[in-house]
Amino acid sequence: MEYNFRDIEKHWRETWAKEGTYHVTEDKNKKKFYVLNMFPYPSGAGLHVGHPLGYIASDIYARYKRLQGYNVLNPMGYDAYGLPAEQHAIKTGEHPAISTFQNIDTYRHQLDQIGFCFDWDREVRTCTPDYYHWTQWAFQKMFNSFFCNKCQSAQPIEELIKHFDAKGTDGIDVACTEELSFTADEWKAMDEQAKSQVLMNYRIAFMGETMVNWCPELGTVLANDEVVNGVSERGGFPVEQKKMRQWCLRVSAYSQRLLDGLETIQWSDSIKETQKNWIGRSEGTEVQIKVEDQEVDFTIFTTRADTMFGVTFFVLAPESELVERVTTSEQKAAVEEYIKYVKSRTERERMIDHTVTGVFSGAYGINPITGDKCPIYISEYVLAGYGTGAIMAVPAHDSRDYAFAKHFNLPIIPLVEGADVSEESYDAKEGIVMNSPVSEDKSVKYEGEALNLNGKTIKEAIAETKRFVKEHHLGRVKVNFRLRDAIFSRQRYWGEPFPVYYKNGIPTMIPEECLPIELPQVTDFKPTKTGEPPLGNAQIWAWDETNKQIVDKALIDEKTIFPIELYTMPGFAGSSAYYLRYMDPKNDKALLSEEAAEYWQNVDLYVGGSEHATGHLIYSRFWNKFLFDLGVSKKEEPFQKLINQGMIQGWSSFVFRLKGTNTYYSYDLLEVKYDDAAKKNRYFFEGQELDPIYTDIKTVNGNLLDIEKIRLWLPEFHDAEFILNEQGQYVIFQAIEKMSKSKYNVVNPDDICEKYGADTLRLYEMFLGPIEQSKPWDVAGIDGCFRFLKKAWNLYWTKDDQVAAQDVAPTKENLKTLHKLIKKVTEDIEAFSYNTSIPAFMVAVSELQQQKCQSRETLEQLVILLAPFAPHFSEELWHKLGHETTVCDAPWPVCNEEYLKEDTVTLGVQFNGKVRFSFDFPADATPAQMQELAQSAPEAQKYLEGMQVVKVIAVPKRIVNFVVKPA
RNA sequence: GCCCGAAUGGUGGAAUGGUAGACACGAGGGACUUAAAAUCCCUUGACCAGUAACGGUUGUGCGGGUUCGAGUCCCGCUUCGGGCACCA
Repeated sequence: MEYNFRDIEKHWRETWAKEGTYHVTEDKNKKKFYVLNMFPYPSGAGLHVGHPLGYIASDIYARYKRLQGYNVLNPMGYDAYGLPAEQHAIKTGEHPAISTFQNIDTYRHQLDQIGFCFDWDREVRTCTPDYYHWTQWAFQKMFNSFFCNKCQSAQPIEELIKHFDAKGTDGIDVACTEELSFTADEWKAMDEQAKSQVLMNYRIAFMGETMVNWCPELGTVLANDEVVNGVSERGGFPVEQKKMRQWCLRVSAYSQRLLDGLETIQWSDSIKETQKNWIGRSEGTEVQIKVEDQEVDFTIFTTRADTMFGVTFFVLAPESELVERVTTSEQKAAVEEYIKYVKSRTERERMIDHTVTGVFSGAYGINPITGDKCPIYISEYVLAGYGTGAIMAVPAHDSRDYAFAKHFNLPIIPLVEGADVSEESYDAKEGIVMNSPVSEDKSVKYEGEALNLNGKTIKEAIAETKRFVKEHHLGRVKVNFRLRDAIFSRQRYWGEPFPVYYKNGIPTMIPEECLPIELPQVTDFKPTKTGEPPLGNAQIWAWDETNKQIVDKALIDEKTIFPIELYTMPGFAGSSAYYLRYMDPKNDKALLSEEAAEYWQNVDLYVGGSEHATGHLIYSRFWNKFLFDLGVSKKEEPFQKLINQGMIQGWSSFVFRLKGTNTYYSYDLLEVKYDDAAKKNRYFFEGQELDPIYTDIKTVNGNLLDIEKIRLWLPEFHDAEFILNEQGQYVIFQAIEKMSKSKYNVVNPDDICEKYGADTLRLYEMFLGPIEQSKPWDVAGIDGCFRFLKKAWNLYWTKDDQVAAQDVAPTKENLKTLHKLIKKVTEDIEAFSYNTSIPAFMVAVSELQQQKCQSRETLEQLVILLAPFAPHFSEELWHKLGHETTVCDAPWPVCNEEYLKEDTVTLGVQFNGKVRFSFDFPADATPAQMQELAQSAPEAQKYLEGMQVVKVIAVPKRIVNFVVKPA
């Protein structure tokens, strides 16, 4: 019987949907297993062959776990808020919801073709009110919480207010934007506005005046992970620094927990390393510096406390508020001019251009260790956002300070024995300290004690200085993190609205019972003429406090009716806790029920791209930890195991158009020159330059252009002239790039499903190579997988189309083949090494074919083993073998090692490490027996003749090696 | 600059320190067929020898080392990919 995949797949697709085969409920009699894919953003280009790579891998695992008897949750949904939909709306005037839902329909249709075991009853979409209800709810909880450093967890803000009422800031140790100090009386004397301002300093979701990445082109702020090399991740537009009032999340408060948690989860080392870098913990010392002749002091942060004796100047960040206070009147003009210059530079310019710039403030700081006065400079190489925004400069042992000192001709004092600092600084943390102090009178005494580090190693010196600074109250030991708070507002339309209104300028939460606050309708998706965000276009967008409803903003009276927030939340808001919502997606009373949370706990296996390492995967962990503190989430870490599937790249194809014409030249006729300045190739024909133009992958055959197809593809090619090479062909140029609609290199899975079927697609995507590896899409090998399925199919049918399986006992060979396969496939699935289990199937099938296997038992077990990989195929055969229920609930076969035992094994017999002949040994032979048998074998004699055996190494089931030398 | 990871035939890729190249694609040859598709069989790292049959040498980016034995472990490079980057 023919393997008719079209009918089979259509039939089972419909049957599974009808019978709810993949619907899952909280079954307390079964152990749970939660498999999750990073949900996709539904883009206009539809699903391409890269998307299913991870979905198939996780689907195989989910099916495997179900076959093992687990209750498997494997949901899918859509990250539906995003910039492309908004830009589409601006361009066409069509509401982003329309295009988004259309795209979702396309995705759903495409996903359905591939036979995933998703429970679609649990689908979530981040842009629907029943979903973002809980995004808004979580935001309000963060607003009403602060982070206690001592207990390392979020606490209700009321607790903090109580403390302020009783003791002011005395004795608090909480995460904050800046250290404040006030008494209980001072607190009580504050008006509402002042109190609100103070509390913002402590809330986990807070409104902060911060430096933000402002992208003028997009008209919005961006989070740090959305800025790559100084330009926006989406669109590649320039980004500048700007001070703005923005909603922020105090992610930094969780730095230590985010770091510690990495030890408890099974993620790849590279992702963990990336997150560690991003969190950037550094242990150091803060030291108070007095400014000479002024009532000002400031704090510097250093990880090299041992170098205090080598300080020759101090540097402040240009954005630091100290600059204004410290600058002397003589230097005022120069400093102002410098600040102006710094402000004129974009983030990108600052990143690329590291030339030394700076200005003297006119003031001097006193080094508390040496008593020396050192000039205070202002320079952009010191960042306002890290540490205290002020540093002590030790040019001898820091390359940046060194460059600055050379430029401004400042002294350099070497502090490490043998370090040559005449040409460059010595930055290594190894060596013996000297010149610390240079002479006894160069070390200030505190309570009779002077610091002396001479002769110590750098490590000892750091520890000693820390002790000295702490003991004599010159500063404190401090842990700093690079991780910054997340900017949480965007000046966009297509995002979650904030459930916040402004009561006399004070941000106030809309009552919890009134959530969700739905995104208002607008007709114009651009910012308003007055520069407000797009929500400024919404007319019905004011909060009526008395009637608890949204009303026309014409009614705003600032007494009972107030304006609502115009910002919306960023993309990561909706994607940070979606895995919790899948556990109980229809609950309208809570994010999820206590029972659902208790049952499903957290995600056991998470599959998605590694590009989310510093974005989603940090925010999600932060968000989950916060919900864990509230008791909503039951596990500290959301994703226990993480697999990062590689990207499937596309082959982009180019034709070459002579500038200013509609004439295209074959690639092999051109001269290619590399342009160093532009860092790209340029193409010439007889001195005239040509532009590379993308052409659709469908207009291309191998490396040749199908001129008929390209003419039909786009009007601009309709009357184009194509200059062919001598063979009469048009050769194109191909490059491997990320699949993208604009590059016309997207390969759609639908075409593959149509030609070969979903099961072949599934096998092939897994067969392509290790799941974590990126690779270009290439259909060349897909026939092999298709042939394999056909071969396997034929095992089940006799020549006259009867089911081949009979109730006969499996032969010894059948059992051996089968159990070898069970062992291999089980181990491979556990290790996500699917690309090696598919060859194992191929071998097993051809072995069973040779054995003319007719044993029903053996054939049934093979069907079960194949079920995770080729579900339609297996389901069909399972029913043809006479079963009524789905193959998904069959028991996963267990390997019986007994059947794998061999009577004899063939081993290589080596002399001096070279294999000379093969020999059958009893499989259970000891090394001594192996040696004896090998030595007495007739073939061995010619190698042993006249030789003396020095040593014999016999490795059971591996090898016997004789080390010989002439006797 | 710092931190990871990788490098194996024409191609994708297999190999707990133990006969390198599984499996697949492609290529070549053959069978079946009026023909095509489909299917099946043989060969396929390179070089040499041989061809009735059996062989030899060499070979996992480069240079060393450990070991009876290294694609695998160690040291030093090269190239490519990824992450972080005036983070004090």
